[in-house]
Amino acid sequence: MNKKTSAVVGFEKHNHGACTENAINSAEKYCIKNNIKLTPIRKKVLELLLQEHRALGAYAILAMLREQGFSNQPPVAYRALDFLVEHGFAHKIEKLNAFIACSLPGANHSPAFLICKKCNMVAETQSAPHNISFKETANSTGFQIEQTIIEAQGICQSCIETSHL
Amino acid sequence: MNKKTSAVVGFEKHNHGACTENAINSAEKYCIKNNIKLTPIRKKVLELLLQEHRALGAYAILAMLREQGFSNQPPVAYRALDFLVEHGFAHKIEKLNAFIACSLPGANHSPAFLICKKCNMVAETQSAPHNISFKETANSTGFQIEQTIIEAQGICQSCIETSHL
DNA sequence: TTTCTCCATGTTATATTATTACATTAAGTG
DNA sequence: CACTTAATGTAATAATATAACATGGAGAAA
Repeated sequence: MNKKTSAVVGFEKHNHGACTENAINSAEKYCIKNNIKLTPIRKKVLELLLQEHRALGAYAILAMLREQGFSNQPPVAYRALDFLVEHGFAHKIEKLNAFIACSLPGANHSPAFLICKKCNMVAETQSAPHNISFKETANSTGFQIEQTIIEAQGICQSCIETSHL
Repeated sequence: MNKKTSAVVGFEKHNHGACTENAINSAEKYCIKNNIKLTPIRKKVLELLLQEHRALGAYAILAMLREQGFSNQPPVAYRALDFLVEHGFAHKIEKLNAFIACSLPGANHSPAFLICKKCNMVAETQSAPHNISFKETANSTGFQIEQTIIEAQGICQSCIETSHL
């Protein structure tokens, strides 16, 4: 699908239709295999995240759910998002208080994100390699890391180019 | 002051009084040198953060300011915090939506934090070494990083030990 | 000194994000 | 079928953050 195989996913152009379908299919398989339930609400939220292909706030999702006839009380969105995040189908971008579909599903990952301040695009990358030294530092103090959040803010290539016009 | 020189600051015991005084003094010097103003509100917020020596929400700070006779409208706290963060005297912990005094002031740093889920203590460490590979990955896609947030959640040594009792 | 300008602060209102609590429904199990 | 558990519906509210505009005060320029 992508023109090149990159360690970073998010700024290239995709065939979103196929992309989304694919991701939903594998999520469904994963859920069956692991005996967890991708209920209609959860599936719809995942679809929305995949289709939008950007970080969405819970209330933006809620509004979309409403359009599709779902209940639109906040817990509806937050519960679905909690589920998706818990099982690795989506990630929360802490800096934005927003959520994005996982771009590297299945990967045994500790993701890192690149957030463009101009266009708000979020790209997901693998953080594993550099994490090691951080974990070592932490472990040397007896701290047991369970999860690491890595988010970089800056300007994406496309916005840099645009600003040069 | 500390028994050992560590790359991680935050979980050891300190002489907070001296610690705070010291930090305030150097912040004052820094501000004079750089022609920025550590006004009474800003100074008080920095003192509070240093004294508490943990991450505080803006509204917790606001309540403390009120006790000290300052106005207690949200912007009062947020403005002071913005100032302190902008100039490196404090950091925002995104995961907690809370703020903490910088433990390694002056350091030309890109900090990383260890957040204990049990006791909520936050330790600050230097992230520079491992950041390099992340920056390289980002740069290879043309993304220009301006700031990187690194926050690890887990259990600190003291809480691990306590849980074994 | 007076005026001007800039920055900081005061204040009101409101926006945005997130959770608690409890009722109801649905699905799977013995 | 009765029971248990997980998921959803719903109302209320908590927690975090910002917008907008008024006021004040310190230092520079006239």
